Amino acid sequence: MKTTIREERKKEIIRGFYDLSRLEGMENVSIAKIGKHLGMPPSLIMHYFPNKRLLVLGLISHILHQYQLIYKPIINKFEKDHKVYPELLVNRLFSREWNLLFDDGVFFSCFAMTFRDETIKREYMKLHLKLRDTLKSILDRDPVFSKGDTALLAEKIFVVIEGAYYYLSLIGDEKEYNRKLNIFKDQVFQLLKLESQLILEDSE
Amino acid sequence: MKTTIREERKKEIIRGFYDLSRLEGMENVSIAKIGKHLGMPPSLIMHYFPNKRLLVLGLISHILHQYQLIYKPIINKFEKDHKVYPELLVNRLFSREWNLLFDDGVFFSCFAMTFRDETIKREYMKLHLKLRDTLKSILDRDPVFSKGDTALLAEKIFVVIEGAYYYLSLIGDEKEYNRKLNIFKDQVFQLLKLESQLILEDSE
DNA sequence: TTTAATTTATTGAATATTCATTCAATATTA
DNA sequence: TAATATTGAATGAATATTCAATAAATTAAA
Repeated sequence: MKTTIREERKKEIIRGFYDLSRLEGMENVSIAKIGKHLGMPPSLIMHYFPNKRLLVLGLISHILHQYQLIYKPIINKFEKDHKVYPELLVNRLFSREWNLLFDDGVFFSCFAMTFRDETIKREYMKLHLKLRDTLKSILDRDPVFSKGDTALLAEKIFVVIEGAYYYLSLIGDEKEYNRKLNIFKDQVFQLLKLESQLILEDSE
Repeated sequence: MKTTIREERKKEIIRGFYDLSRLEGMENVSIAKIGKHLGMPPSLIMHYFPNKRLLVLGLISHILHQYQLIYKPIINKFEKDHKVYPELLVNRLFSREWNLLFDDGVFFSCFAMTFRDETIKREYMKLHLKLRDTLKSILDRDPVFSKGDTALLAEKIFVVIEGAYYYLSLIGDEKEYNRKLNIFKDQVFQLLKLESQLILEDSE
C-alpha cells in the first residue's frame, strides 16, 4: 500500500474543496481557505496538487462521479426487471432525494468551465454519454422498447431531464416547483407511451 | 440629458467586462483588467460601480437582455401572421445564428451565480418566464393552438430548447452536433403536431 | 531484527503578484 | 459656482506558488 496516504490525503483535500465550494461558492475558495478548513498548510495541498488547475480537475472528477451515482439506484432497480414500467422509470429519473447529497451550484460552476477548458468539456461529455447509454441499456432489456430506437429515445428523455434540472433550479416556490416538475415528468411519460404505441402498431 | 455621460460610460464598462469575459473567462476578469482594456483607471470604474457585485449585476442585465434579443426575430415574424407553422417555428427557435453574437460561457458563468445570489436568480427567472410568455402569445394567436393549453405547451417546448442548449454546448463535432440538433427539433415538432392533433380530434 | 539509507509527508515562513477599494487632486461640464 | 468626470497614486488583504527544513514512513543492508 505505497500510495495509501497519498490517495487518502488527495481525497480529503478535494472533499474539503467541495465542502467549501458548497458553502461559499467555488470562485471564492482559495487554497489557503481549504488549508485552514482542513487544518493543514497550503503547501501540503500544493504538494499533492502542484497547481490549482489540477485541484479543480480533481474536484470535477469528484462531482461528475457523484452525479453519476445519482442514477445508480435507478439502474439497480431495473437490472433485475426486464420490463420497463414508464411511471416507475419517470419517477426515478426525476427523483430528487439526492438533491441533499449533491450541490447544483458547484455542478454548474464546473460546467461553466467547460467553455474554457477542453479537458473539462470532455469529462462532462463523457458523463452525459454514459447516462444516455445507461438509459438505453435499460430500455434495451424491455421486449417492447428494444424493438425501437432506444438510443434516440434516451436522447429525447435526457434532454427533458437536463432542461428540467436547469430550469427548475431557478424556482424557489415549492408548489410552483412541483407543478412544473409534474409537467416535465408527464412529458417524458408521453415520450415513452408514444414510443411503445408506435412499436405495437408497427408489429401488428 | 444630465445622465448621458454617466450612462454611456456605464455601458462602455459593462461592454468591456463582457468582451474580456468572453476572451479570458469571467472569473479571470478584474477591475484593473477592464480598466486597462478600456484605457481608463480602475478608480473610474469604481466611480460608476461602487463595488464589484454591482458591476457583475450590470453584466448580467446585459447578458439577459442580449439573450432575450435572440428571440426578437422570431416574435417579429409571427406577429404579422396569425397562424403558427410548426416547421418554421421550430427552425427559428433552434436557429443559432445568434451564437456568434452571444457567448454561452459567460451566460453559464452568470447562471452559476444564481445559486449564491437571490437577486441574480430572480433576474434569470424573469427572463425564462418572459420567454415562455412570448411563445405562449405566439401560440395564442393561432386559431388551433389557442384552443389548447398554450402555457403548458410553451413550458414543454422550452424545456427541450434549454436542455438542448445546455447539452449541445458540449459537442464539438459538427456532424454529431447537427444530428442531435435535429433530434431535438423533431422532438419539439412532435409536441406541436401532437397538440394540434388532439385539439382537432376534440373539436370533431 | 536492528540499523542505516532513502523516499515521502508535513510544516511554516517567504515570495511576487494581483485583487477590490479608497482618496485627494485636477479637469470638465452644467 | 456647483456638480460631475477623470486621474494617478496608495492601500491592505488575499492570491497561487516556492523553498528549505523537519518529521515520519518505507526500503535495503547488516
